[in-house]
Amino acid sequence: MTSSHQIEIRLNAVIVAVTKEEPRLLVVDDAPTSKHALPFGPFNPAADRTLEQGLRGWVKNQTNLQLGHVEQLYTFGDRGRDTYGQSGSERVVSVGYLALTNEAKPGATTNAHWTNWYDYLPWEDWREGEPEILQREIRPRLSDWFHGLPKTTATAALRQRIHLTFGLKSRTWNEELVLERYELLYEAGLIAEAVRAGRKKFEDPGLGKEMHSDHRRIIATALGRLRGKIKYRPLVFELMPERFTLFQLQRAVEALSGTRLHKQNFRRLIADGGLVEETGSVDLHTGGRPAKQFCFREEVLLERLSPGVKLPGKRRAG
Amino acid sequence: MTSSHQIEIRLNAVIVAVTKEEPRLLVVDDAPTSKHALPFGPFNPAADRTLEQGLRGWVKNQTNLQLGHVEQLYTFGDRGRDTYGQSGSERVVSVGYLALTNEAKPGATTNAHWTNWYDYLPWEDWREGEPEILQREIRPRLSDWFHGLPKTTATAALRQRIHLTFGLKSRTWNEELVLERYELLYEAGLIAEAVRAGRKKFEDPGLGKEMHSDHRRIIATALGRLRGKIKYRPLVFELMPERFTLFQLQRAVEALSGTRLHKQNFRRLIADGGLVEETGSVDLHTGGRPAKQFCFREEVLLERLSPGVKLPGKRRAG
DNA sequence: CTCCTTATACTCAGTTTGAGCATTAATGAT
DNA sequence: ATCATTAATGCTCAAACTGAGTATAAGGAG
Repeated sequence: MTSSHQIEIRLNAVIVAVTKEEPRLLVVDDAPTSKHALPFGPFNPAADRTLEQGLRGWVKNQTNLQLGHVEQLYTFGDRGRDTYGQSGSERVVSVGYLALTNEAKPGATTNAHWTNWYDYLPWEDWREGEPEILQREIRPRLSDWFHGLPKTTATAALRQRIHLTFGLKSRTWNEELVLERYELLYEAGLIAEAVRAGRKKFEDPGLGKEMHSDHRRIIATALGRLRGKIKYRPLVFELMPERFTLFQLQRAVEALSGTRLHKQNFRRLIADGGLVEETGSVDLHTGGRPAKQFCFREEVLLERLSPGVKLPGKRRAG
Repeated sequence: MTSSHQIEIRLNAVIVAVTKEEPRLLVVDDAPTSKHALPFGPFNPAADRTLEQGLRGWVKNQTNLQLGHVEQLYTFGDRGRDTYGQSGSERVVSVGYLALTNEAKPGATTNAHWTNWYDYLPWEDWREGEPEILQREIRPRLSDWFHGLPKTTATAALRQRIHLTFGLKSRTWNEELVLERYELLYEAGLIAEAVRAGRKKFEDPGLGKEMHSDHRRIIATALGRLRGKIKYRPLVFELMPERFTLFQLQRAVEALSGTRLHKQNFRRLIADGGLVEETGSVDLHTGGRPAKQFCFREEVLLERLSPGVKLPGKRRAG
């Protein structure tokens, strides 16, 4: 019953920022595979009092980032998820974390750098309308896969699952279903990482940019969680500069949600919600009428139970 | 960098059922302390391909329960959370799971038995109006604690936190904040378990029924998650018998949410939502007009993105 | 048959949304 | 200076959704 095998616990961090209206992600280069990987550190039971402290510890050492909100995402322990450097009975269990920051300068000690989140999950960015890759690649290849499967009782359910998660029928894209979509593509063998699980034809480049191990699954988990959570927690503000215009805020939310929003309604929601307060200053570099600058209104945390940025009616296309 | 210390991973399960309009929880007796504990099993890296399979494995062996929905809750790794049988550098990390079932008969192999969820968190049950313990114990003791603290800049925030999570001011009880309330009571030393962390006066029985280790925190996590999730996932149905009346369904939702709902609106929400379909049969034992029996409409999973039971306007008192 | 009880149906006002039109205040070209 | 251009900001309105009732139906007990 006491199975204290050789288990190593790693703390993976999905460190997110939003810079220039783009959601950014801190990655490191995995030397042996030359793929991008999430930064991680070991959990050191002797030194770290809690898991989160362990995480904050190595992030502080390896980067000089000031982390804001940190939240545990999920613990990944599948066998085979880490195929490299795994010897004998050793098993790596990774605890994934989502961490927000607003400073886009990693420390000098690492080979970490910022990349665009949507490089890895290009089908998730609908800000310029439906991503081309969906029409050109995903739909047909998912369709091929689906029709190549033997017909079983689960076929109808799978069809609907495809339609729901990818919004094929109802025309309603649910931006929160990031993980569900990733998993579907993985099952269909359209994700390069799936080759290790034998689900993919060898040599197929797959969709989106490959990452080390199952790290793309972890960022899918993170994006899905973040997209859900900004609606009821004021997380966006951790990604914003001290003062910002409402439109800049909207752009940040759009960057995360991957959708375009109705400007006037967004403004109404934010203003009425008491999430921000005017600073008195204005931003003159708008190209039009100057925009008032706001800052996050801390007090809202004390007033409301779930002060988040509800997404007002999404707009169609660019 | 390779810190493969002695780490043991345990898989804890919060196994939930709803029986006779009460939310039930499967617990075992922890022999040395004679406290209730969550059942758990070891994660065996050699045998278990995934964490969830490990969990399902030992649950199947130890009980003969048929688990429905299983979801990972959180990974707990604080030092000191397991004060018993912890020798030297060994560290226990627990991955908590929520599992739903509808059969209330644990197997013969264990000392597991079902208890009422609210024994451990009595302040969470508002079905008969505001729980007495809130007025009689919690408010005054929280107040004493708060006023006994040194005044700092964080004082106002703490005050608001108390008011928000316990709905003291706004009269709005948010049933999802289970963990937040537990943590607040813990910090205030009103939870018996807190004695181990030195936050509590020795001999103080604390509020609610004590559990082993930090298991009460885990069930608080589970209840909070479940209360949130039933609103957008059809989880309640896993806790229901095959066929049920709308009122029985309402009672189950009320048992979980700990609130009373407006009957007519609940019915409207469920019916309009296409979550159920008539079976044609009726339940004659209602004490009044017979009630139509319904069953879960599986197809809704294929039609809607987040088919859950939104809670319609909560009713006041009994 | 009448009363009691619960199920089920329908109503209605207040609020929240989705969407678009209108107005304001800068900038740069003429 | 004047005007066209560009955003920011303000306002309106109908449709959808909610909270909270009132009304009716269909059993059982007496």
